[in-house]
Amino acid sequence: MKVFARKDQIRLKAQTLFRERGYSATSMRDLADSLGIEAASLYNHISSKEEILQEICFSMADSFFSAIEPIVESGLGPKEKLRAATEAHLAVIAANSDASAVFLHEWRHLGEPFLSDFKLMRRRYEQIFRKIIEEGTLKGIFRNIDAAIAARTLLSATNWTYESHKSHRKTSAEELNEITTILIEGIITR
Amino acid sequence: MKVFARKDQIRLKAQTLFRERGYSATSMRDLADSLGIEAASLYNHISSKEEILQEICFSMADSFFSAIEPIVESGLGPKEKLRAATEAHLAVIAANSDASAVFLHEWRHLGEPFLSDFKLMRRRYEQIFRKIIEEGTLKGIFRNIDAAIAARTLLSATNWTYESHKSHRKTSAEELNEITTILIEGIITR
DNA sequence: CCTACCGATCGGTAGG
DNA sequence: CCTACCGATCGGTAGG
Repeated sequence: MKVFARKDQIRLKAQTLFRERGYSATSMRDLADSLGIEAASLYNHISSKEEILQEICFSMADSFFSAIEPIVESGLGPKEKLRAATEAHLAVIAANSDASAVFLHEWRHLGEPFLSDFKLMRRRYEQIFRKIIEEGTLKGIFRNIDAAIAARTLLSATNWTYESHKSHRKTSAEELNEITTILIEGIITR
Repeated sequence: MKVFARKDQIRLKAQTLFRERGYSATSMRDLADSLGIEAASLYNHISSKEEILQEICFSMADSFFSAIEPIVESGLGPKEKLRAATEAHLAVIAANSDASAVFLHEWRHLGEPFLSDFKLMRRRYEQIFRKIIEEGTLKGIFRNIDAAIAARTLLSATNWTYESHKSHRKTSAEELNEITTILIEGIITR
């Protein structure tokens, strides 16, 4: 297990730097410096700069899918299912704020065929939310809205939350709950 | 007026390239190529790469403020005011999709003192939405939510819409209306 | 994990 | 607006 320790350190530092400065503006020398080694030494653990980005993006994709899978397969009704899926999505972001920021903003620097794979994965993920919303709309529980637009709006609304997790402040459970409520029940009182 | 024509062309192309590849991954040679000139020739019209970014970011900030100012000063109630402000925000994005993408994602590449100015401006803008929500909460029209969180959620939820405006498809007025409704009234039917 | 180094490319300038 | 060019830095390799 110790074999991967250094590679994990590299990835953790890379997540932080890619998130702070962006993938393109982070040099391998920046990364090496932050680890206290020479840039050339990084290549004993990784094969390229892009490989790090690939691992961050696709392992986050895995985390997001794993989090909502049991909810999709549950017998919950549309409203409860949408709430649970949104909470699961927010929890993944909260647990991996740096990696989430990279996942959300730096994927476009992936080369092919990874870029196409990534876009496909992302669409499948959005589709899961869309399907839940469609079901709720069909049953008359949700408004008669375009499910694709509602899904993108909902996911986009969650995607600022990694900012609160920088280090100082943690978005609390109540705050995450509030976001979910706003999206599902709206801002106006009932 | 013709004097500024070339500089405007540079900025327009830069908006598109910065949006597609990111600021750091766009070189001055990329920009020059897309205009059919040499990289050195750009410097007859601009003084640095960052100057272009500054102009995009701050002129978009102006557009956003100008759009919601009359709404803030109107005598509308909290619900109508929040709806109008959200619609105005969405309209600015729809009218400037490339520049909006740059405004939203590339501002962190600004150097000081522009970076600090930008962050301050952005906070003031968010505060306007927060104030409207606070007013609605106080009057019991809105849920008893944290206004700062609601404001960020609302704005974040609108910030994917520039993607639809790439060139092929336009987010229709009804779609923008739907997004606003989801946020203010929620997904669930009343 | 380091020293030494590679070709390519970067933002930008001089001078016309 | 171009040619010619600058020093700095880029991702990455060879060889130990």
